[in-house]
Amino acid sequence: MHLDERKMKILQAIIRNYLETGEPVGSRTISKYTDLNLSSATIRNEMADLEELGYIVQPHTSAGRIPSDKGYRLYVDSMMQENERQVEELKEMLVEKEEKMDHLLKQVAKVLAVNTNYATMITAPRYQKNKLKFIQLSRVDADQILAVIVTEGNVIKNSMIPVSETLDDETMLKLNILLNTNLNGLAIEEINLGMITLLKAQAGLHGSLIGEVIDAVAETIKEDEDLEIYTSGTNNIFKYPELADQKRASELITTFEEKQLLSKLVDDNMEEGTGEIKVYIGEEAPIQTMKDCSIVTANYEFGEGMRGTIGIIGPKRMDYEKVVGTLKTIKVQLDTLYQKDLKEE
Amino acid sequence: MHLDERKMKILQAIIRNYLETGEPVGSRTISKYTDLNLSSATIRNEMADLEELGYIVQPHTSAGRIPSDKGYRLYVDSMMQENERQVEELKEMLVEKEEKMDHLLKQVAKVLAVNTNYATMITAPRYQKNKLKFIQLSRVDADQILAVIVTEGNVIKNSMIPVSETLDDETMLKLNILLNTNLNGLAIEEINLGMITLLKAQAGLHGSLIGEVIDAVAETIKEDEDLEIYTSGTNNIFKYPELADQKRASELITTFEEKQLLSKLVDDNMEEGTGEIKVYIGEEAPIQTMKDCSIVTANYEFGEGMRGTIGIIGPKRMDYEKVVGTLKTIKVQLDTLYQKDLKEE
DNA sequence: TGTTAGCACTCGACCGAATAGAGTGCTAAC
DNA sequence: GTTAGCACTCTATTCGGTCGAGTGCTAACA
Repeated sequence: MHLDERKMKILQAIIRNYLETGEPVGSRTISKYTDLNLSSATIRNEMADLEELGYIVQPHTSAGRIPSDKGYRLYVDSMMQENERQVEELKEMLVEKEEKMDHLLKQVAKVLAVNTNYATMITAPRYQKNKLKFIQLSRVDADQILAVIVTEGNVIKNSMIPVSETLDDETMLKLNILLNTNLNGLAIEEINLGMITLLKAQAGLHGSLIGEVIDAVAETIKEDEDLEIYTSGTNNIFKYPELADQKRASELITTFEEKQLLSKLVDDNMEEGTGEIKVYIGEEAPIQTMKDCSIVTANYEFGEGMRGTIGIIGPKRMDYEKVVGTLKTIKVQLDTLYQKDLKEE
Repeated sequence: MHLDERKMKILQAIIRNYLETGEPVGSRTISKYTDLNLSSATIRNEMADLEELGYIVQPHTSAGRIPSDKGYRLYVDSMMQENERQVEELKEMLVEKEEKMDHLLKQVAKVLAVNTNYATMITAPRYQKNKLKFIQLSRVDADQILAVIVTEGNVIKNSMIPVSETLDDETMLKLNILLNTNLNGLAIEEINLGMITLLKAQAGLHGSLIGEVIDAVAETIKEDEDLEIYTSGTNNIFKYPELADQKRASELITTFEEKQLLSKLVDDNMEEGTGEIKVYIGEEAPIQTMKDCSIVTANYEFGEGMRGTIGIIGPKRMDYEKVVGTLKTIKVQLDTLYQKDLKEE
């Protein structure tokens, strides 16, 4: 069933107004707010209809109306018109490119939080298909060697491996060549048991060491699985009375601190591919504690196969236009950052 | 001026009681609470004295008394008696030793938070005198090399260095030897301009590369200066009504999120050396937003010259005995962890 | 001289009634 | 189909009153 144009306009006006004020909005307000030139009585009739259709609700009998989840949903899906204004500022803020990944991510989270006045999160990019590019074993001490592993996306991992036997330079060189010639270019899943046995055999005496190295490699890469999530602006929730009461605030803060909980958001989003911006409204959210919030997420792609998620969490009366716009900008920004990286090097 | 024994006992009783309940405590309560067998009237007289001396205050005329900062201070300095009970649990929780530093630290913060019901923070150890142990340059691509730097405490740092010239294996080897023989065992401050010039000269054609590497080394080590701080249990502040009102909660949450602010705590503490446990009460805290809190900090030593700070932040009516005890345990635990590390390897 | 019982007093917390005001739904007129 | 008007509902706020915890002071007591 479709709403006629007038109902649409009224619903839109209600939502817009509520986004700003956070207060239930009454018929009189709308009567003046829109350019429809209708009296409050007429609006009241329409509002009764809209309520019956489930787009708005009344907190109590003699209060104005506020949008329901369904109302927000319609708004987000068909009535929003993004504006491209503050996009430029954002770009500038990001231009001071941070060289270290984690700094960059923290920076992004912060810029987003400051810019939108909502809580934000961003995950480090995950390596979907993670090919080995380079392995280097070095003897650091008599009894430990350092394994450095570089993957396709220029992500560097280290691991200290204790060894019982002392290895001479020549052996080290051999091992390095052995590992590099055999493993480079492989994704981690491709390193199977057969290959390992082969390597061990080739390494002769030092077969057990090879095992340890491979374990270290596997572990090192897997380590990313419990992924890093950076958050910022959690205190922003106090700016919205509907979230700021003790129970809710406490729950939300906890959710933000226990970052694992946020990973639901990520998983949910990952399946979708790089796709579009996604909006969860109220109960739609995959995280129970956020049922009074809206969440907007986007995936960004940082080089091939490395994908991360950005999320903005705020009250349901979130400024969807601004948030979606901002998120799109950041996404593009991050997507292109990697390209620039390549050029510079 | 010294308090007589009875006043001491009464003050102690007031504080103990207030720590538990968070409510102002009246004369009648104390009359029953202590084994002094005094009537409430007598207590009242003594309390009037204690108030005049500044150890307790009255929120309003007809309320009981609560300890002032000065009162807490006296309590912490001379009346506390730690108890050694729950120490064992804690040890067990930490025994599952995490191999990765950041995991370990997060874990510690969490264990502390869960155990005490206060907010906690812990900094990664800082390298006071940070000697180079090993440098390794590897060619990863045609146009970039990877520098791996290992310092005395087995802390590993990476840095990608873009290069214009393509270097052959032999040159790489030479450079590695050059760097290692000259720089190993030096603290970063010891690498001065003269030395750099010397190295550059010795490197001949590749002098500029040396410069870049040294820069990378410097940068890499300096990077730690903006130190990592891990926090946990921030939501615990909601358990204490006196901190949980919106204004305060928001401020505190912000402080915890903007971890730089917490670094004041660290700096303040570092000067002191490894010393004792330190307690800030109310206004004593170096962070304005925490003037309604108490903060207990300790330094731990993770191997020689690597020092970090642990802090527990809670309401002024914090269970000082427990906190100090717990903190001591953790501190010892961390101190010894490094020793164990050495043995195992 | 130190301790205690007793009492008047203070002040916040709590409760209920009264009031104001925002907003509705309905009806009747345009 | 639109609107003016009105009775009605419900919340938020305010105000006075009461309750009770706790105090300070005084006078009596050991």
